[in-house]
Amino acid sequence: MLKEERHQTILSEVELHNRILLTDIAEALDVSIDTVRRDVKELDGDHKLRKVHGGAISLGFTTNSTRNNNIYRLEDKSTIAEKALVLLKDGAVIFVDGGTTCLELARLLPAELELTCFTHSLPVAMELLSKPNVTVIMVGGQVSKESQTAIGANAIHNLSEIKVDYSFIGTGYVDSQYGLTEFDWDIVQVKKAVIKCAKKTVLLSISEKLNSQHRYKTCEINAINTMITELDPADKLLNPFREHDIGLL
Amino acid sequence: MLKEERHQTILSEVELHNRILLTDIAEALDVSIDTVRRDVKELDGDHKLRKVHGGAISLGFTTNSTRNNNIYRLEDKSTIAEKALVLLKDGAVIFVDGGTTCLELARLLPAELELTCFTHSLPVAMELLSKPNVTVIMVGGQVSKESQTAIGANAIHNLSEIKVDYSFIGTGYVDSQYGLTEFDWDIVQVKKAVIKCAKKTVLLSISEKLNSQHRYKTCEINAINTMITELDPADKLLNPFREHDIGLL
DNA sequence: TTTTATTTTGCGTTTTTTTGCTATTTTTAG
DNA sequence: CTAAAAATAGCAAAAAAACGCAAAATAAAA
Repeated sequence: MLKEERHQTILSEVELHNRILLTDIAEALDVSIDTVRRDVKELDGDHKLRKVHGGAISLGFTTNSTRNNNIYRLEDKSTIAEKALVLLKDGAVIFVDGGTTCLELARLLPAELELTCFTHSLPVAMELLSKPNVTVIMVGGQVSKESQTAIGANAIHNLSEIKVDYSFIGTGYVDSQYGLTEFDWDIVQVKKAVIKCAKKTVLLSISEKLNSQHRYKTCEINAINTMITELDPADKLLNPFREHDIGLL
Repeated sequence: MLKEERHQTILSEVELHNRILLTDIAEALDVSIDTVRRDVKELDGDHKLRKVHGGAISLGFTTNSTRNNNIYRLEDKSTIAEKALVLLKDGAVIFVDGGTTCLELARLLPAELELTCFTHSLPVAMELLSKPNVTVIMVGGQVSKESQTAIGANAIHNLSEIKVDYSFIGTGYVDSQYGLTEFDWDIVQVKKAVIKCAKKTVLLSISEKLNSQHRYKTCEINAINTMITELDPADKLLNPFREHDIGLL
């Protein structure tokens, strides 16, 4: 077994499971734990993964609260992103918000789809770069450490100068009465600008967030043209939203 | 057995199995291990496969990861980044260019250092987010897939509205006569803007790039205030640069 | 064809890399 | 605080690579 092969195996394991245990890898590859330790150390030195006590974790798998807390609903988020894809046609110009659900949308974009994508999210932009037929435009501004998105006056100003067919956005909280709300004031300001620059706004939200609210309001519920959850559109949980002028997917 | 025949056999074996062991090939072709070693070395030189300790692997085999970026001469690049750190003091406002050398600078920033960092590079921005005392400001624009940096008119315009203490930049090619040059026209335009927005410009470049040039010019060599390579500043290779008004580190 | 020059190949030696083992120190968790 | 797990460092055996050199094969020239 060549060293390069082990490296490749280790990397793909890390990418797949987001984390590995050195002991597991050593057993799977049938080499000593020392060898695996040295391999991982080398890969860490090359910034291919991050070595931690007892194992290694994927670089993309940061200890960021947003990502960590929501990883367990990734299935639902993929479902949502899949549904959103039907709205997209070749040549469309869209904005993709930050957050794991929107990131999932970016991931699931088919390679052949031709799009122009604006985003203020670093992870989304990185993901979109791997799509050969997508033109990626990063909206600049001060980057928030928690959300890994550009926010602030500069970002808002940049958004004011563009117009897109669709904005795909996430939200912290959504309620049929109170609309979309957030914990963070600055995030709200940016989301307002995002909605303003779109002909149509599509909300991607896991059902867990339905009927919850927080301090600062992004917009009323009828500012949203389409809401996509992992639920069946006929689900009774969505009933309160049916009264408003909003499409459900 | 002709040499060309062996080369073909080796290549098809590599393509088929994604990897080969030199010992296996030597036995299969009934030639000495040295011959195989030389064959593989030659094929590696022609970029037909990648030679590794004990064997060779297919070029396509390693391209499965987007993080498989240019980690070439990472040691030297770390050395350069370490040197650059001495220029940085708390409260400084800097711009960090794209490229692996500048990315290494971002990585090596001490956690306690308090900075305001502008960048147009997605990887650099991501890296800077992990620094608790660094304010990160992303310069927006269309994102180039190869360089993973924002370029184009929008990026240049955004750069025209800022002023930083230091710009840390990389370059494709640098020559004491011809100055800094690039292969890509759009990259040159952005780099010009980066230099313009800085009080002082610091060039980070591995010595390999010294005395090389390409099509499009970024700036004259004396537009650079400080040049940092992995070499000792007294190295004779740097002599041609000493004539200009440029600091060496 | 014979001779000469060049390239290729194999072999022995030396050097480097890789790997697993042991002993010791460090980290983690109860 | 203590015990288990993990990391580190040093070491030696084995594998592989690098190097020089001479024999063999091939090509070129007389």
